[in-house]
Amino acid sequence: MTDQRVLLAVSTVIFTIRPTGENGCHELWLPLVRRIRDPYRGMWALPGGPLRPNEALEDSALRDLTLTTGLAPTHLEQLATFGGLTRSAGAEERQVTVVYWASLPPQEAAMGENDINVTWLRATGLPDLAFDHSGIVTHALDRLRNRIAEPTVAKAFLPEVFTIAALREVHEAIIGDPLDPANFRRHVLSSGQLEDTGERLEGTRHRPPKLYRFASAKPSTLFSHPTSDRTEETS
Amino acid sequence: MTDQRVLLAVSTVIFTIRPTGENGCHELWLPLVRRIRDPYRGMWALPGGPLRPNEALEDSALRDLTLTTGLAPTHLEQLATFGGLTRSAGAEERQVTVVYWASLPPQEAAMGENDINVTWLRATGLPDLAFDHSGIVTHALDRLRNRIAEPTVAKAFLPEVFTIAALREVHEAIIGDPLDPANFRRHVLSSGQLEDTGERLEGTRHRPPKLYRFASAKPSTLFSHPTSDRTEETS
DNA sequence: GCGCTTATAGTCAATAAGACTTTAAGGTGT
DNA sequence: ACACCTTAAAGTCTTATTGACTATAAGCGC
Repeated sequence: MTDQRVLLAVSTVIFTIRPTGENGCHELWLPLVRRIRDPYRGMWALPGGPLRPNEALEDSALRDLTLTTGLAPTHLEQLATFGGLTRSAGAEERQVTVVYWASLPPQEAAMGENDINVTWLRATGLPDLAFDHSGIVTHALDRLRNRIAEPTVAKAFLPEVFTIAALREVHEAIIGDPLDPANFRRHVLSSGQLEDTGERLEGTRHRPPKLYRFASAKPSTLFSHPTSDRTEETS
Repeated sequence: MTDQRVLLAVSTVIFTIRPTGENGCHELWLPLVRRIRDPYRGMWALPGGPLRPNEALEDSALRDLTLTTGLAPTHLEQLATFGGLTRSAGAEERQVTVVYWASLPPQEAAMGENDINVTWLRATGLPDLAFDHSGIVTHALDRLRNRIAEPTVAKAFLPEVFTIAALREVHEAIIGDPLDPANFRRHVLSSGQLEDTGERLEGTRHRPPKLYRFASAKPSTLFSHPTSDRTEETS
């Protein structure tokens, strides 16, 4: 019962979607930062850093986002907390890390450019990352795929109004496989998640598609994951 | 950048299943401990306490289980981490809590008896709990319902071999609604999760049902949530 | 044996999912 | 203007899944 305090850090897996696949297919990308000190100096790692006093966990994750991408996320959600005792350099103090995952809308994320200390890579086929970050990214991808059925997830990667094709591209990027456009359309339209805006997207080189938005009413109560972290007290 | 260390606690939502419903239906129960000091003195709260130095997060949750129930869980999994800045008594230091959920097999949990400082209550219809623990229990129930499709979850509440009726009772307790026995049987048998032991459960007052166990091969890769906390390093 | 209970199997209709075809509605190029 | 490209959107057909229900099986207590 001496000192119960530990070093607490927050790291963030930041996803975005880019049309970088073979036939313009969309893929998941994420930014990584270079380690500038030991351990793992020079390797890529998830953006993150120590939790500041009087800083909510979510705010720390938002700070990661701002420092790394300069952008505000459209979705931010807690992933898990890692607190293993075994550290890379045995000499260091024990550290517990709360990991969040965030998403950015695709247009803005295209702006995030690489520099010496920040790189954007495809979420699949990453090189080995520092610490246990490779496993954390895998964990985040699993979570994304598990939850793609929830409107919240796809919503996080789309603008306010969008075409069904854009929604499909988000699903394809996350599950990593192409979907039949006609069947996908039938499925989402019958699910009641979408609301017709009455507008259409003009200026394409083909028939202009309708624009939709997500319906406000939440269709399923089974898939709520309240992770609000800022209002309640803890013990 | 003064002191980055925070008080870190671990709390555990411990579920078990008991045949306490109307026609012997099964229901979810969980143990709570009484607060013996302010804040929330006298109210019920989740078992938990400060993380010890050199103690893995999971081990701290296991300690909660031992102190509260004297039993070893059949399943233990991280739920979420709560780190809100607003605390009950404003004077106290900020505290971050990692919450786990655990499950006990039904037979043993029946032994866990109430005393002045520990009580077992139905998971639905709980009174107000200390801190934000009511919300945490709701969160844990949501998670349980979301993941009931995974063999791991039902497995956590069952002995090594079991009847399909017992498996159905676990599902009914978690989703809180009765299921058609014939349709449920067809569903789980066709899912390939179960393996016939060749044995039957004798001594009932009716036709003896077959005994099954869960097949070892994992049927779905979509529902893996690796939360192992003890092997990897963190940053 | 009879009557009780639950296990297990089977039926049937409604629904959903997957593969595929057809028609619509814009563009572009000559 | 017209053929021709592309994708949107709607429809067809077949097969799998689901839910409600019925029928038979196999134990027990009497």
